[in-house]
Amino acid sequence: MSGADPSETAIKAWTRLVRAQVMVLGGVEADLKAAGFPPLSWYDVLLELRRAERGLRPMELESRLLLAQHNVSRLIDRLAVNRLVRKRPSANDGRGQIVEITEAGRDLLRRMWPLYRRAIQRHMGSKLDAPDTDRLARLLKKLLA
Amino acid sequence: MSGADPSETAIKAWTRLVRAQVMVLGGVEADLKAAGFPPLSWYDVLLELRRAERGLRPMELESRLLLAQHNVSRLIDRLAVNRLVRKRPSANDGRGQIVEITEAGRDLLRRMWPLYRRAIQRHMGSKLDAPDTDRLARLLKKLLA
DNA sequence: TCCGTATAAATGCAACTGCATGTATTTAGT
DNA sequence: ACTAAATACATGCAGTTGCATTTATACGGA
Repeated sequence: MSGADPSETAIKAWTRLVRAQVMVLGGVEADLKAAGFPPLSWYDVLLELRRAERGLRPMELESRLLLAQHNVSRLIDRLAVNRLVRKRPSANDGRGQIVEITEAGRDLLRRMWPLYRRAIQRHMGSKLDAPDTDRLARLLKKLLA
Repeated sequence: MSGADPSETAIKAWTRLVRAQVMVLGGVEADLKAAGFPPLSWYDVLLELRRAERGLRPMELESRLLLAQHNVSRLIDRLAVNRLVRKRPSANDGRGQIVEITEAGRDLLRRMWPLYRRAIQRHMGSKLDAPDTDRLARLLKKLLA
């Protein structure tokens, strides 16, 4: 299947992917919000920053999170206002910033994860058995390759 | 797998689903936008309206498209401003509206579909062979059940 | 019939996103 | 070294979304 037109099956898969986005991603987001937590985008940024111990440049976050430049800029702003990250000028590039996670940011990650984990289980894990989950993960990997 | 915590595999599947949302859905949206077409949400509304020949109530669109009430209200407004749909009061419910697709709306659907189809193929169909596409469609169906 | 409650849809306001542009700094060509 | 082009990031503005509230109509019980 690599012709110019998608098969009927591909279209089915497409519509279900769209719906899964609304139901599963939307569901997890809603669970987090209902518990008073910030959106997943905050979590994603903080997680990347915790992984990269040395801090990250905004443009690195941009490519890792597949976000537009201006969105990264403002997302970082919001996180900085809430003292979850800290910005400092880059030593070797006067145009650049280095963004680091703060202790409050680490704490938020720690507090969010148990609920996030449960939300993933509720909206995804509980719908598929282990072999199916594995199959789905593999297929999505191919899709993203 | 129905315990309280998701398996590592479930988490893998989750992160890939998130990424697929950005890459695949984002990719298709971008293709349409690049061709000067309105967002997919417009297409979705028009498609539902064309299927339901008699027109639909906003609340019916709401449940079919899994959108929030206020978003449907404004989405319809925008479509109506562009003469793609028409609103008229419901005969048997004074609170209600009936939304119908116009000829211009049908025309937009016809003009968008070839490109939409190609975008689906590009971002999904071409990444998976026929059996894998079928498997993905089945797994997503389970996920949505 | 009248009244309280539920439902359908719209809307004011704040937050967020996209797009284009602006500002500062680095890099490359001469 | 000097200037043009590229890069990193920020920002003004318009469009979109979420949330709470409002308006209008329908319904159900006394």
